[in-house]
Amino acid sequence: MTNNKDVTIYDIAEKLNLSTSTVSRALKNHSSISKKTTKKVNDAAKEMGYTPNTLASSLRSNKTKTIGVLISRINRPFMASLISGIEETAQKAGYNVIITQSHDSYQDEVDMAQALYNSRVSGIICSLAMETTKTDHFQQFIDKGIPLVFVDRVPKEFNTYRVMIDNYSAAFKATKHLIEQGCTRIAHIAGLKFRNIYNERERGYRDALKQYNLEVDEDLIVHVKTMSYEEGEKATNKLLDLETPPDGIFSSNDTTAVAAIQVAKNRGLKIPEDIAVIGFNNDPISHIIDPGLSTISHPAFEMGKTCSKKILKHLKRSKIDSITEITFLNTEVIVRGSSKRK
Amino acid sequence: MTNNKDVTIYDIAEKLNLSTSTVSRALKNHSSISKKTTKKVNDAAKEMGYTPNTLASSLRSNKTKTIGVLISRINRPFMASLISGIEETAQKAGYNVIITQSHDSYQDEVDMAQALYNSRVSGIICSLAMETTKTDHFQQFIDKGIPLVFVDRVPKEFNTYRVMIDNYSAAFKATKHLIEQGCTRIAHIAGLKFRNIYNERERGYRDALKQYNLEVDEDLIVHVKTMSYEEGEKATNKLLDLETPPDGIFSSNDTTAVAAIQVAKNRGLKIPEDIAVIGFNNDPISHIIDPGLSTISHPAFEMGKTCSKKILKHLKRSKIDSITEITFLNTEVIVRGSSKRK
DNA sequence: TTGTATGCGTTATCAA
DNA sequence: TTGATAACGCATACAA
Repeated sequence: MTNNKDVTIYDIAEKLNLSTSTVSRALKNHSSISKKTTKKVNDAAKEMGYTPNTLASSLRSNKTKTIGVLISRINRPFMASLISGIEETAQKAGYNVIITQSHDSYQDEVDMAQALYNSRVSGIICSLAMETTKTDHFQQFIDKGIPLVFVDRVPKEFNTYRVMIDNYSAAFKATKHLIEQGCTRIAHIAGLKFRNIYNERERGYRDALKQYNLEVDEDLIVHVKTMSYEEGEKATNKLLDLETPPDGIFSSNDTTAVAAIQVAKNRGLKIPEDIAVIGFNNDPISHIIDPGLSTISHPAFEMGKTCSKKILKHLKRSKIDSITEITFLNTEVIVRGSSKRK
Repeated sequence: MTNNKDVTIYDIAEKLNLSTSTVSRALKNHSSISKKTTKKVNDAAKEMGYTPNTLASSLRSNKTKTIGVLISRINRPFMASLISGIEETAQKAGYNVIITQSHDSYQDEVDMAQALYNSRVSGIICSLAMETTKTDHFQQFIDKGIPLVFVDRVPKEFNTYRVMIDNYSAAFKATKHLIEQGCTRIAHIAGLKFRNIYNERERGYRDALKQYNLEVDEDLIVHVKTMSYEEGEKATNKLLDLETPPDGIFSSNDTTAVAAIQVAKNRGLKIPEDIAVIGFNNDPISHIIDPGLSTISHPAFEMGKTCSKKILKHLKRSKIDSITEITFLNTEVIVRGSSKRK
């Protein structure tokens, strides 16, 4: 087993009778080094199979060129696209991305935040765990001047970057769309209230009804915990069992919306004639199900790019000051068969 | 803006009138340090807000506790689950995971492999880019004794760990299943031949037909480039336009299989009576489409876990020797409505 | 059980 | 334009 020692700048310096400082500078094409020497060094480096040791460089320069990511779970369409966007932008700028998962556990989130801090990441991007209500574990990044970006599931109060969509107006638009299609009894499959994004969506739904002079019937609002397919089925059955069932459903994610469609179809209802459905997220399933699911676009990839950009931009500044900046990305109503009556 | 200097073991040592070596040992609960000192040090560390500098530790000990991952794209269901499995196992063992994407480009793959090498990752997990045919850029890991695991899209020849499924027998099973349901003219929507996994699937399909004395009709085999929904539609239309159209389709992934179902339904065919369909991967869409898509389970999460385990196990050994080890994970036929005739 | 001294590979400071 | 030297924070061989 060949277990070669790495070639270092010291080896190059020795071979060329130069100092390590000259070699170090030459390798980064520093302007103070002559073209000739620079070329000589780079040639030797290539020939000798030199590979820079990022670790040593980071330790010395106190810059890691690494962005830490802390999310609930990778294997969700939204998260996967988010990371993809983060990574692509970071990669182009020569940054690495370290991924960690909280599995929606508060303790895991605390531990991972610490691990990322210990790795001396240059910046951190986080979407909060379901369980999380306190955010003390992020204070250390602020104290150290490390840019912190919360995305999608963001805390209400925190002086830092936040990248999100306007859940309130997106929900408003979705509900309004159903109203415009002629729905008069619109139900809402809602997420947990203590999570901001779901609360905002519910608020948008309620306000849209009010604005169009439709009654807000509490029986038509069903809260579900994890927004899973099974919970969607249950919620829908509950709604359709009502004495006066709804003629439209606005669901807080696509998974439950798809469940609603399936349940309704199985009960012999016609979509969208008997009941129109609109979801949220624009997951891949939404255009595969029959009829196609109307939904709200959720620009995950774009959000990821934005997060990385915020961090990269912050790192370029010399002046460091406390920052509170909320970026809202646009969403739009995507109309497909499940709600298109006119 | 508070931009505190980090607390180091030197600060702790000074405060407690100890040497840095004692502090260093105490912090890792080294057995040679007295309980009393250990406690004193740890208490002081907590009080002073000490956080270990992973960078310095890694540089000194030449161990990074980091696993590098190099895949085509994160935002694919299979890849997202794979990474999730990798990360979960690594996280439990105190390892970080750095993710990089090749975007199926050879050049990106080479660059990212180099970046991971420069970061001195402890191990690397890779699923090859579509474009990749040479694998020289991975030799450096072998030379250095860094464990390398190829997963799913693996090179044919390379003395290292490989984690994959037996694509041949999975395809054989899928085809056999259609035959058992009474199909006699079975088509295959196939991937590009030069990619091993698709070639193996095609081979399994052909051998199954032969074994059951069914003719292999080249007209029934359609090769598509990227296995996208659109390509699946085209391929299906082509097949259904044949003079004697197929009564069954085995598709090399779920996306094209779903496309096949939709096209067939739109042309007024009944599934599975007129034409039975089976896919590959068990993507989430497969149980949402109507009828449910029969498919082959592809244990992505499990594969990810296996990859991490291989690396962690390798790193625990003292004896380092060249390793060639191929691990096949089990797949099974998942029967849903799209193929269940009996 | 604790301390001394040194080095990991690089970059920054200062001087030449 | 180049060089000598120290420093980044930690871990380890060796000595006490």
